[in-house]
Amino acid sequence: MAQKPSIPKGTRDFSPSEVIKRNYIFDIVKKHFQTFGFQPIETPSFENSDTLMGKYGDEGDRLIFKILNSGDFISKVDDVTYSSKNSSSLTPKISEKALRYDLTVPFARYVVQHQNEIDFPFKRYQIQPVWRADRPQKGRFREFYQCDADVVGSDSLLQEVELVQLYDAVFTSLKLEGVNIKLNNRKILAGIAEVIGAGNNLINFTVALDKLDKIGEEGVKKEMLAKGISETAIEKASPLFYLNGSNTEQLDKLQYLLSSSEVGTKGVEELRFILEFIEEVGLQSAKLSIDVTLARGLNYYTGAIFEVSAPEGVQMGSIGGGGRYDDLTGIFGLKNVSGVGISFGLDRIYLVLEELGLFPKTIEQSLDVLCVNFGEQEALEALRLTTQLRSAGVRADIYPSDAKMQKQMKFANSRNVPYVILLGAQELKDKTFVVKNMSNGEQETYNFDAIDDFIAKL
RNA sequence: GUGGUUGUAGCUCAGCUGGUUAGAGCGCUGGUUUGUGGUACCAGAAGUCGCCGGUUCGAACCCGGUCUUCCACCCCA
Repeated sequence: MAQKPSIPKGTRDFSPSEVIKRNYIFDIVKKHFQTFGFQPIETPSFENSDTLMGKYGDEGDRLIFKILNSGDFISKVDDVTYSSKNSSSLTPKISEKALRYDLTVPFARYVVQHQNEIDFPFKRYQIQPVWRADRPQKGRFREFYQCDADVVGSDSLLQEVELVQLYDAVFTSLKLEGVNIKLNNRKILAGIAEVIGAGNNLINFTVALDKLDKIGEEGVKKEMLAKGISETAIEKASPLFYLNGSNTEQLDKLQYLLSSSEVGTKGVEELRFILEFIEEVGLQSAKLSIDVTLARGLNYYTGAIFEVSAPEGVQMGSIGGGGRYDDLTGIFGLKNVSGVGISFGLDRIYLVLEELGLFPKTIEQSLDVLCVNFGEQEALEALRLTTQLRSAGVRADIYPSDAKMQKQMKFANSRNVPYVILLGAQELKDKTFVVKNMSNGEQETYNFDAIDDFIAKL
């Protein structure tokens, strides 16, 4: 054999059974997106570099896959730039396009570009792959799917409430019980920073706070100190580390803590609204909890922040996230359009469902009936049968050669076919066929003209 | 991007301080059983030991490089 071919780092092939299981998730997500009134759009796999660069921070820029220009691109670079060997000045000259990094920024671009055709508020969903030049790990790939649902053109908190319901609806349908929807608000984080006197260091403050569950209180304090947050400020923030109790209790404590901050108070009010509405309508299987340490996410979030973590006991990063961004389209020149959205991480949800054994057994049945092939004459009759079954919508197939019965049965078995039809010389003579139920081994004989009776039993 | 880790049959993995023809289980193929799979028994096929180079009389094993896997940072779905 020649040297084995391979695929790039962080990418995967999907086998039939994997594709079926992935589609199972896609279908459920899509179904709920639609029942919540979201409309589908798609955008190109690659965008102009200007559209993407600078939208995700320095770290993000590094992770964007750039596409080389076509043609003899290097000859068009001036000598100074070329010999400087400086990537950041050379890259824009040889690459004008880049692969989509997420679905939110292309969506913002879409909204701005099509603003005159869109009826606001616009609820759109989008299920497409994105690419990141990240170092792969478990549940972390260079090509993966995002399933996004966003609403633009409405600043009503009702949207946040509905998005929480949407998360709950999808995970309930997937039988993935006990997921934790964590909720925070950027305004609360800003309020805290303001109250403790670290308002000008908000990003460093929140990034450090986000690590609380990972590196503990001491670790967080150490990092804050290293990032230039004063000791007195950290001292003032200490109550955050001991924020516990029910959601309402936490809110009350926050309200007290943030009473001197206008923005902080606003954040508490917003959270309270969402929690109260959700309490009224109830959730089916998900948990909703306040988590002030939740700071994940891009710097464009301005209001609510969501993150969904897998049920306890499953080692997996977040399986979904989202939030409100008051000014997302602003970066493309359209002011005062507020948006809020959530995302489902298909690939990670897949890993979680697989680990917990939550994929339904039946989805791997890609065939309802297989006819055993006993030779030319018998096969002709079996083909007639198969044709009738197919036109009745039954997924039926006939084994292509009259291989040994054992082999054909084994094939049916490994394909998870629930029924096998036997139509040999004897049956041909009697104008009958035998149906074998592969799960219990029972066999039943039908006349040719009684095929509908068999179909009815499927 | 930083530090570490992994790669041996289709799959999961053994393989001693370097020493003849590199092993197991599962799977696969054939048979026991020419009209019965999922169980059992028997037999068989299948590996330039990730790739390139070096050290050595001799390398799956030691050294360097490279790709890949996973892990911790970073960041994130």
